[in-house]
Amino acid sequence: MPLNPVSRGTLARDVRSQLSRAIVTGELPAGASLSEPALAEKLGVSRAPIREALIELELRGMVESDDRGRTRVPTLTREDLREILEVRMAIDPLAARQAAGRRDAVSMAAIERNLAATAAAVTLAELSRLDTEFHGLIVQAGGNRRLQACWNVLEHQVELWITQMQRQREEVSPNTHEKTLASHREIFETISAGSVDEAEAIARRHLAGWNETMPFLR
Amino acid sequence: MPLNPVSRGTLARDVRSQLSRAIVTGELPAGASLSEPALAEKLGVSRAPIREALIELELRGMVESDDRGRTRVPTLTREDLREILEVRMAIDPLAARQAAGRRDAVSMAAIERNLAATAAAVTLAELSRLDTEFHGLIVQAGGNRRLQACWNVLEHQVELWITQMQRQREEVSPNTHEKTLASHREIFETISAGSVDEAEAIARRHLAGWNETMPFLR
DNA sequence: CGCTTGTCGACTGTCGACAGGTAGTATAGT
DNA sequence: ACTATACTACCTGTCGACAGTCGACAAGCG
Repeated sequence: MPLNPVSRGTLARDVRSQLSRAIVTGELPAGASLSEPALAEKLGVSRAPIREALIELELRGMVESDDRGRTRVPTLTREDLREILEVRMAIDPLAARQAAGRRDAVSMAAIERNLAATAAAVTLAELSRLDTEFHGLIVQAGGNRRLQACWNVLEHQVELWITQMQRQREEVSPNTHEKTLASHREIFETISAGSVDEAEAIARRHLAGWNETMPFLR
Repeated sequence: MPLNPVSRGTLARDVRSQLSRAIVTGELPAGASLSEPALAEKLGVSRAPIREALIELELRGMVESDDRGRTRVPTLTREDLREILEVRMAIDPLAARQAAGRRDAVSMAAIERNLAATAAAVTLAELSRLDTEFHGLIVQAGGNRRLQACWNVLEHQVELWITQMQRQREEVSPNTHEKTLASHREIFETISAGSVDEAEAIARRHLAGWNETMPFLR
């Protein structure tokens, strides 16, 4: 029996992931105000863990708080998406390069599992979650903890943006499923081949493609 | 009488900046353990604001906490520095490019003040603080809030690393003063000229130069 | 009728307290 | 002397409580 170390679960961690999920799914819609007492009662805990969770979520851009400390779910604009993609344009290719330089087995296996799940995904929410996860796994495979920290800041913002767009009935380009999956597969192949330069270039091209499917980004 | 709006200061913010300073100055040396009750008493506040400050400092890499929640000042290795520089190699050039594309007046003025202060700096601590500030100002001048968030994660880590190296009596290359200042001036000139491509390239070259003065980075 | 003032409810920032658990030490048994 | 056990001191995670402040709304005054 392997006897894995037991995870030290804290309420704060739990609250954070629950809130995080509720935000990206749109259960807590854009502009919703998050009062600590209300959340505390809904989740059956005291305000302390709620507070800790909100601090982390704010640093990750999933909530914002005004000058009086009132916290709300941010409303992402096109300008916000442009900002995010601009930064990812710097981060993602670097991550791909680093990942190609290591090719550690367990990371690669995790990415393969993600690809399989993506192939089987149907809803847009699922797909965008798996897309986020894919790129996160590549960052992780790169093994640079600082890059990982930067990634954590952006991680869920594209997901959040997609959810909010969907709410506004704005059309999110169709048939992206196959394109995304093919693109991800290509990135994966290149990384596992260990071609650092190529991996970097392809990751960059992948994001640029994303840019084109969003015509309003100028 | 002007009657400026009064600053809304919280204890947590104050604690954070004090701890941050104490860490980069080495007053809290590498490996020092930060117990919440002890800090609370030393700073004359309760544990709540201490806790909030520690969470933010952890996300910014200025403290680390083990699996039992015990917080300490991290000991940065050469590997850590390599990681940091690798990421900055992606962030700094982008920031310079964005800054050159905007050239907003107040940001540029702030950078000029920084250059003046750098010219007048004498101690290594001062210099490294101003260096960090310089690059932070450029990120700010770029106006991309996500990039800013990523920068915040790395901001003080180079400073911290320099402090720790100094403690170990390892020689930090001399006569960097003039080189750094000249390099910064060049970056500033290019940005205020609005040459986006050139600004990006020069910022990249600047960091690469840093890399060379640290021979042990491979 | 418009403006000021006072009141009510709610929320944040902060505090002190408690429970559970860990590390390191003292202690007992061999 | 050495191991195993009990103990002590401490620290984290969590809780409930309180004070200060803000926004909304009602009442008072011109």
